[in-house]
Amino acid sequence: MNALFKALNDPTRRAILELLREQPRTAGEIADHFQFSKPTISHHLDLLRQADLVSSDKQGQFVTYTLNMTVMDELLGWLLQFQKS
Amino acid sequence: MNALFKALNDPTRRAILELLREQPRTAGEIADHFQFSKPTISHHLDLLRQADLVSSDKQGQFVTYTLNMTVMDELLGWLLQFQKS
DNA sequence: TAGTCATTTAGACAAATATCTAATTATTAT
DNA sequence: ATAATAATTAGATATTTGTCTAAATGACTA
Repeated sequence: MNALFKALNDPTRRAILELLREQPRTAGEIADHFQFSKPTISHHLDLLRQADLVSSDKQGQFVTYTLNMTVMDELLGWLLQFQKS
Repeated sequence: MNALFKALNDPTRRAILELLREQPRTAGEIADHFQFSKPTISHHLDLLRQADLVSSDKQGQFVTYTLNMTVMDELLGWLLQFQKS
């Protein structure tokens, strides 16, 4: 839960998630959407992976990142606990 | 949205929200549930208020904090955008 | 076997964060 | 008035975070 909220607490990382909502992409493709350096984006991707928000798959030199929704469901559950009973 | 995720990115603040889910409480009552100093809790409450997750109401010397769910709905909306269409 | 490309790792640094103690403000009670 | 109580503000400090450049790793290509 900590890693999840930590990962979501950054606008760039949230933008990456929204990018991946459309389709999986390689690290380089993702980096091209932002003005930060590739190592910076790589670091963001690492945090997203630690939170299990994305999964990565290496094919040759390319690493493809895919959105992983299951952990979002956990957040959803946490959230619903606050709904008026 | 930034203030919201920032406020949620701390286990103490999330615990405060869960406390307030039961009922509104004064700053002192909230502080009694944790091992941190009162100024520290006061600061956490300030961040929760900035995110509009709680509202505060001063009655004499006491300040009562109340959970405010409407902004959670915003988070819910953001979350649902990721659900498989 | 070089050379190039995709990505990550390492290390540095400024900015943000969580915490504390001490001081301040505002209110109530003696 | 004075003292006591509730809460916040101020200021300090150690830790975490986001970013960068330079270097390293691993894979393809000529």
